[in-house]
Amino acid sequence: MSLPTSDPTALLRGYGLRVTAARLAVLSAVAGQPHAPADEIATAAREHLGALSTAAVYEVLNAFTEVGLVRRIEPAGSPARYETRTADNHHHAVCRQCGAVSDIDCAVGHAPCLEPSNANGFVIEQAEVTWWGICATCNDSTSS
Amino acid sequence: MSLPTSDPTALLRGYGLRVTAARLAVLSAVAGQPHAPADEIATAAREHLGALSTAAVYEVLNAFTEVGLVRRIEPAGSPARYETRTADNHHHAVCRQCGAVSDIDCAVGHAPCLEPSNANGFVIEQAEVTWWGICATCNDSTSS
DNA sequence: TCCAAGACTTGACTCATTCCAGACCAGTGG
DNA sequence: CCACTGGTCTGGAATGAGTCAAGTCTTGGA
Repeated sequence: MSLPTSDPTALLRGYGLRVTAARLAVLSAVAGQPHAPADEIATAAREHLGALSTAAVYEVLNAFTEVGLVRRIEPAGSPARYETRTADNHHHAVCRQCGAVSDIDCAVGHAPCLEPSNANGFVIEQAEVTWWGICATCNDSTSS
Repeated sequence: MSLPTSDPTALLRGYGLRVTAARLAVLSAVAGQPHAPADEIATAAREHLGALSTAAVYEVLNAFTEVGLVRRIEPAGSPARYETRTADNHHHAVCRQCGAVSDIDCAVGHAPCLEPSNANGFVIEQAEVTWWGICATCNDSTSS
């Protein structure tokens, strides 16, 4: 884990962020359920905290994303999701049926074939791969 | 080109779709400006047609997407965009600044490294690659 | 302990997209 | 050529995700 949950306060400070109850709650919510959308994170954080406005959740998540504490993924057709695994360049598989997201390790380190042949003048900074398919759970309940 | 614009009527019929003025207008709008978001397509279609409701544009685009006549792409942070190039599995580069989308041909035919090493039980159907960067235009105006 | 910067609340708002009911029209059968 | 049927379009309202602004509260350095 890249997230030392043992001391989230120090973690926030390390990123130059103020330590508030809201931020700690959101941080542990994101760490606790990776790939959760903002409203689920808000719900989880409220369980720790009692009350927390939706706007604050977005504010906190944006702050975290900006400094690189969490990563934001936005699969087509579903709201933005967040995860704390930011250190490596892994990718995601998304279930067409239930929208579940699963981490997929990059099979080939530096991703050789992710350099486009003709970039049309683009200065490429990052390649993002999304696999679409059916997750194990949905596949079980559908088949047979 | 996979789209014989010479006879769009026959094209629609071939896909089992009814031929209406709205559909012809939307089809030519999408073909005319690839990667345009729905509202630009609506504007372009209205120029041909005089009037066309937004709901109808979405209805038509969904119908087209369903039969595979157009492809829908949804880069994070921007509304859905549509293109008529559906035959090959090309990918897209998205400009972080202006949101422009550019086609990128798949460098390696069958995309060998796009098969995940551990699929976590997922049955993968399709890999989608998005490159994030700065387009030539934005790069020109920013640099120096 | 005090204070300023930054964080949170509330509530309204935007934007893309969908849903609904009813009017309308393309294409089929007579 | 005409009438019918079901798919298509209109207009308007609704939804869901996310943003914004103004005011209040809290954190952390002095």
